[in-house]
Amino acid sequence: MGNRTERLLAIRNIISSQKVSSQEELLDLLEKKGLNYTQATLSRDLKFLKVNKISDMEKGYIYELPDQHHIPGHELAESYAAQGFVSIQFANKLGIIKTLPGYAPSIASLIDKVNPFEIVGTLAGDDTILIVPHDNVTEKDIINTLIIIIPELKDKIK
Amino acid sequence: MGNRTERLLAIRNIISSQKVSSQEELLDLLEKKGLNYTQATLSRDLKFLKVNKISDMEKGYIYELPDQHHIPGHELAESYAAQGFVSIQFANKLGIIKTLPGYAPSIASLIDKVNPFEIVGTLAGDDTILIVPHDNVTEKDIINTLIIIIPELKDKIK
DNA sequence: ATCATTAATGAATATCTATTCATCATGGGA
DNA sequence: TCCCATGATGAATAGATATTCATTAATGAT
Repeated sequence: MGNRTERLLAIRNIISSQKVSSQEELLDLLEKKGLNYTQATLSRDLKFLKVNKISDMEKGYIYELPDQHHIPGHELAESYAAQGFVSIQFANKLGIIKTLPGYAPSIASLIDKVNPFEIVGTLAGDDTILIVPHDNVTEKDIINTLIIIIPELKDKIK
Repeated sequence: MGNRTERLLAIRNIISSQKVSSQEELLDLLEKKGLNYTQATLSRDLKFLKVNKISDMEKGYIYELPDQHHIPGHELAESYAAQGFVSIQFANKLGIIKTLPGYAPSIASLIDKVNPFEIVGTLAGDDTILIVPHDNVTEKDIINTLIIIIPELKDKIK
């Protein structure tokens, strides 16, 4: 099946861009994207994606991607990584990040630690990182994911 | 009256020290402390305390206090604060933190940002912080709370 | 003191989420 | 090719959580 992947990506996409507070609500949003599933499937997906439900002033509780938080030292690693980042380009479905000399391994390991669903794996040299995206993931998806992991990149990319 | 506070503190205490994955489970744990309430009350308490439910490898989902995470720059502020901390002592139900000169305001503001239920408010001079605990909060509770906010203090206190 | 207002709570219930059970499709072995 | 194991899914249901409604206790105003 290739549709499951599409659905999981859509879920991550929706949750990272808006406040969703129930599976029913998310179900509707998916439907608007032409993805029709049941609540049972969604429940499994959210567990698979390790989506958290956090307190929100406005909506009571909302879903949140697991990425950023809960990783000790992430913030410091983040600014370090942002500093070393030079550029990203794509070829043959692969992403290539160029970094300052020596920065590649630490940036790659940061990505690996977060382990976002959109990225199957990374391979780091000294100043180059190869990003292997999940099937059906677009360049835009990868860039969004990187920005979720390292917000400071927002300015440096695009 | 007065018991609600005790219950809220107990909840925070339990959740910060062990993995709890349902209100029923938490209800039992409270009962063991002599606190008998219903699930409805607990649901309200958890919302009030802004307790999150996060993905956990072992137990599926568990409750988590809102403190540490979700506050931008918290980690960096944390190590800075730990560095400036000198000591804490108590008198007349109040806590007095001594800091290196100039550190008091930033440490106090860190506490204020987290806004833990155990602490009603803080008052910072240059090298001294006054901690005003919530009614019925023990010295031990305050210390635990501070350690939750600034884990590095674990070694410096006690 | 009397009355109105508000907060805390439980019981019952509604809403939301996870799981069970059954089905179907797929991809290896033998 | 023929099973058998595995994974994805929906329908139904079990389980968990939030809310509604009613009650009581506390607080304040007149």
